[in-house]
Amino acid sequence: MAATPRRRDAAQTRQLLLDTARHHFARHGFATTTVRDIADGAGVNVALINRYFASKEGLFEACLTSAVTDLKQDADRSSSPADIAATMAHRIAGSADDPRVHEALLLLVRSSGDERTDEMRRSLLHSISRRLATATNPSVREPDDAAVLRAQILLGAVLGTTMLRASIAVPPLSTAGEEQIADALSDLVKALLPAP
Amino acid sequence: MAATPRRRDAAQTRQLLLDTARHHFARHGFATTTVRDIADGAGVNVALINRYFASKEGLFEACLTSAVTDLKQDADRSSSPADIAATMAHRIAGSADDPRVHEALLLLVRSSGDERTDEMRRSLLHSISRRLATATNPSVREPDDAAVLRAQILLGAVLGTTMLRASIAVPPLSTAGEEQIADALSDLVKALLPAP
DNA sequence: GTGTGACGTAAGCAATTGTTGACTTGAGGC
DNA sequence: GCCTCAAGTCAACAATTGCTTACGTCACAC
Repeated sequence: MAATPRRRDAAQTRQLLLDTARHHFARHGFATTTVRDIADGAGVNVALINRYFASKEGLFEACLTSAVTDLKQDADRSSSPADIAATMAHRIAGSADDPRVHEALLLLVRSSGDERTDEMRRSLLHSISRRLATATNPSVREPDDAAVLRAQILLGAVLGTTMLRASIAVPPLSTAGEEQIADALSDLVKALLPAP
Repeated sequence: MAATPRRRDAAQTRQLLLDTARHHFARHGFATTTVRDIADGAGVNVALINRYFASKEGLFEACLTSAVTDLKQDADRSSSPADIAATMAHRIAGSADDPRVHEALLLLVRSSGDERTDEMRRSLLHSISRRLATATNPSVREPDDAAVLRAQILLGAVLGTTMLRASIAVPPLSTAGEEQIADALSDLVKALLPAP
């Protein structure tokens, strides 16, 4: 993960900690992962976590912030039902090269107990669900609660499927390819979002 | 929660611990909840947890076992797509009187890190998804992977929706009624399960 | 009444946790 | 060459964790 030798580069070390932390938090949750796990994983002393991120919660918040900005780009791109399904399937299963793609989703279901990060999560999910509810009908300005609710169930399907696949690892979902998942998601999007 | 005064009844104390533990585990996860939280919530000394359940993990396993047997009854009942959707909606939202109904679902996404409980979870989800895949076509003996995969995505939708509603609490999903959720789930079931 | 055994409590142990302060090391400016 | 300051390490703190051991205490049989 650390291609360059990294001798004394604060920015690079900070980023290394961020990547390692996101990996651990996404995989095992906030309470289960210890700061020593993260530091050891990054090959760095524990004290640097508090130096760069003030606290374990600060590090988690930094991870979540990065995941949120990452996920927001998805919401901006998607337009047609097919695009939406493909984007979601890639988030869930397209992690062959870059684990960050689906770790961002897992971070959304890992809570640190802090109210601030919980609010970040809630705000992002609310914003994405509103955008999803109007994605197939851009002329609609204000989606009604029923449409937003259906979009949120769609989001829940994406998050739940990610957990089943990556965290609990139940086959055949855990070994399925991106295309098979996109196939099912396509039907799901058509069923839950208003027809264009 | 403890209607009777409960003086010195081992079985009742054990059950009280079980109920309190399920509540805490479902709400905050395994690592976050401490044995003292559970004992205090039950109004009982901490040592009783180790006496009755050997360890914190033993208590968690007992909770999960109870949830698994509870959820298996759902799988036996459901038959038509409408029934399936209604049963799922009740699991997600029908917790006005009995919190155990949706706490059972939350327990399924809370891991203790123990391989045995993880396997229980995986086995239950696998079994339910196979049953779901053939629910609308009972004549089919062995469902193919594609059908099981779609049923698992349906399960993921139920689990993810539960988290969004009960754990992250994003409106309007968190305040929606059982009927509205059943309405959306009905479309979802039709889209993911093979037509009869 | 009185013993007896199960039910429950209190106190504390050993390990792990996040965090902090003092210390060491190294790269670059003069 | 040395001085300086940021980058990184080390050791230890206080708090919390799960768990155990020794000790009360209530109900029931006799």
